[in-house]
Amino acid sequence: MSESPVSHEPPIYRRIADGLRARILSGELRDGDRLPGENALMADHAIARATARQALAVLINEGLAVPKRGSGVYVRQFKPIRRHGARRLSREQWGQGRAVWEADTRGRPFTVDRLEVALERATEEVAGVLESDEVWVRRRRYSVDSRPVQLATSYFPAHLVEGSAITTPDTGPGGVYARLSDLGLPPAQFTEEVRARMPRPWESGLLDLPAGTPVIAIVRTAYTSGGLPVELNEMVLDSAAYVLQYDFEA
Amino acid sequence: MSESPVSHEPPIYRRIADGLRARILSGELRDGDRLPGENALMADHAIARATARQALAVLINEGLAVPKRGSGVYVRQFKPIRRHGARRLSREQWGQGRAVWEADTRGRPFTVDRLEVALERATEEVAGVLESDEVWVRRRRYSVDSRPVQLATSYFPAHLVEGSAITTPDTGPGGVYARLSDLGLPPAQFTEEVRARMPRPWESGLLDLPAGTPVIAIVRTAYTSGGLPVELNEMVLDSAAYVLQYDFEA
DNA sequence: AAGTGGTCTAGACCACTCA
DNA sequence: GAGTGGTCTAGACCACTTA
Repeated sequence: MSESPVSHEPPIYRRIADGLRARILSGELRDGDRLPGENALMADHAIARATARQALAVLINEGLAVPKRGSGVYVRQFKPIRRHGARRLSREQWGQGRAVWEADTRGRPFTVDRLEVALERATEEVAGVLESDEVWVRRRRYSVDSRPVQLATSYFPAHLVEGSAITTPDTGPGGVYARLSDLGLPPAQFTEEVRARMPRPWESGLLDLPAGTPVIAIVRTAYTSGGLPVELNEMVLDSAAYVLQYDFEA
Repeated sequence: MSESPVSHEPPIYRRIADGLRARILSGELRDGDRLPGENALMADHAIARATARQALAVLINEGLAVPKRGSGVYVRQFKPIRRHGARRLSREQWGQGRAVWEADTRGRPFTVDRLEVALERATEEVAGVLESDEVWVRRRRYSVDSRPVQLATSYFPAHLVEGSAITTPDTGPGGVYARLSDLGLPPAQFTEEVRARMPRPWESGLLDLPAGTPVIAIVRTAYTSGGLPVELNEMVLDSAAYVLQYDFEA
């Protein structure tokens, strides 16, 4: 029996989560602060362990808290990297406006943690865009400050890039776009499709994502000025690590 | 006692979730199909109710399944709307490439469900961008097929738009941008900052989001050709309802 | 060694949906 | 009315972290 038989009040675990969330969003509890643990919540609110866990699970699934086993549950932080797409007209050129979200713009170096280059048969989706059944695939993981932040998989029509450095781990100065230019196929136009969703388990593993962190999935297709698709790049970004910025004209 | 005392196997609830996820991602279980419920999982795997719930919670939090109370747990669908930003160079003009993600491009009409117009003091963030302490605020909710898909809040420097139709519910033909043009302040350049995160509870409520659905948060700032900021628009999108597309040149 | 979160059992009552 | 998910209790054992 609980002592509140009536009304449409939210369940106990929600009320507790709401209270903690308010303290986080108000700034009373800050980055890395420890939240009251399961035992504390049980004692404070006279509830069972499962109910206390349920309350904490709400915040964890919202990405506001991170559990550290054997230690406690902590307030999560958000310190994103600013990623510029469509930078033809960077804001600095035409306005003095301030960015809305804080982000590290300083050039922290990206490192490639993992790299895999292979010749593969294209999936139906990739084949449909690149108009090619065989593709060279470059899979890599990027990290900043030794924290993984992005997975990227690039596909190239095999018959176009065969024999170039694109098919080898080291693509040389300027990277794959320079090599495409060498081949007479400089990318001139781009399309990015952007989605957000919860990560698959292997993505959580590769990006070391805590529960409650969505990913941003970007598919970028590069075309030559003639409209020939030369690269399809599937990226999966830790949403807590990125702010995407797009600048454009009316 | 369970009968598997050794090894580093994942816990039961994860194994069950993994199995169901595989059946969803493989296409064996499709949009709207019913998953085995709590009772079925308890019987099939000889587990307690809480464990069965935990397995289903994994899929729900991943956005792959939606619980319908009194009915069952169902496979979730993804049929997004394509939202074009940076459309100066639409792909149709320079390429025949196919889109990677399916999306309804056909012009399903947006309706404004809720609308609120008010004169307010700007928050520090908004004031910093718009360089104005007082702002006219337009809050609205957009729906497609009577399903809420987006929340949008636009801010305008009060001293610039005072007396115009921007301060009234009906902004007239062409909307707020036409009115800004009337005022000699046509928006010419835009910056969009894009993030993804889990929704706050009130956003879940207003957008009717099931658990496991992130939101895409966009802040768009509009500038005149002179670099004067004239609008700041904060949007919150149901990530299951949208694919963002940005086209641009090298 | 004490405390923490992670997993699991075995019950219970409720509100809701659907035939 | 039978079945479903939603909430909650009261235990248990484990692996891990911290001191």
